[in-house]
Amino acid sequence: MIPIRGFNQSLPMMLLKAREAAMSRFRPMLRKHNLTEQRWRVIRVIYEHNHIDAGELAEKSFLLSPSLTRILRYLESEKIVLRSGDIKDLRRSVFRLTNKGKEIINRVAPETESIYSDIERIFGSREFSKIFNLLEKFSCKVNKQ
Amino acid sequence: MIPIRGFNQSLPMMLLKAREAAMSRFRPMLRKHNLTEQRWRVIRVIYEHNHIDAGELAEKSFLLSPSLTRILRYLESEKIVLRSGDIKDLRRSVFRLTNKGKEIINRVAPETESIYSDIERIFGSREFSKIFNLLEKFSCKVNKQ
DNA sequence: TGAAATAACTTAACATGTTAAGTATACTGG
DNA sequence: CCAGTATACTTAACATGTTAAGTTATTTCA
Repeated sequence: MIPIRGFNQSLPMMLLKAREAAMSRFRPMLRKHNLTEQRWRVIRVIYEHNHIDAGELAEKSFLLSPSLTRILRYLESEKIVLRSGDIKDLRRSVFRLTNKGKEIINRVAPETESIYSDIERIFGSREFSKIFNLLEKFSCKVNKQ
Repeated sequence: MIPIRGFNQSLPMMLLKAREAAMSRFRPMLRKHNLTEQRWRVIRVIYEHNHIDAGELAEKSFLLSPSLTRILRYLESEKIVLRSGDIKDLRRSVFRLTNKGKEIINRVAPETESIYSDIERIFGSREFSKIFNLLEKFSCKVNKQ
């Protein structure tokens, strides 16, 4: 009978639980706007960059490119984002928000900020920044070289 | 132009990155054994409990029941787990590991422990337990009442 | 310059996440 | 005892995660 580290001793599981605790507060709100977490990430990143190609978009939104392809197809079909080709490099696509996309930002961003503040208040802002710094360090150190 | 919290200031994103940093070390090894992270979670939990019904299994392995249904269907088809009915309550199914399932535990558990130790060493065990405790607190406090 | 290597996606195939609805069994109050 | 409700899954439908392979455009370098 091999002894196995219980889940309550597993850091990946703790990270999953913590993330789920946070995200479960955002999802119902996003759903009302027909958004998933990932769609919202994509919209936010495009907004922050004004225009951005798919490669950088994948990196900034932490999505793998096959997922991003599908999400962008949806956002295009809903006329939330606009695709245009890069003239210098025909392999690249460049994306920007339509007016509809910008309106979504205006409606949703305040709500996400409000939920975010709730979480910070509930957990305590001192603890909040501690966990933040530790997570940053962890990602840096543990990422494969 | 609404200012939006950048991703580097978003705790859910930091949690995602940290988890990905850790999991990317496990996945290739699991893949060699034809296991996904979730299949391995299910096998571990059944092992720890000897026999367990689907409801408790979902809770302990942090999977939603539709996912668990599919994973159990696969594990049954591979004869890694065995399903039997609960005599007292015909709605319930009870699962246990087959010999093949137990052999997987014997082969895979040492490898996961080794990777886990690497991560703990790389990050530092002092920091490790700090982040652990903070994550625990975070999940408790932030989980919806 | 032109064949070979690279880069930037896209497609494919399978697995899981998420929500809603369905099915069969068990329980509960009148 | 039985109609109504709750429980324990399962199915369905759509979205994303993950790996591998495919397509088209660019670079590199002999």
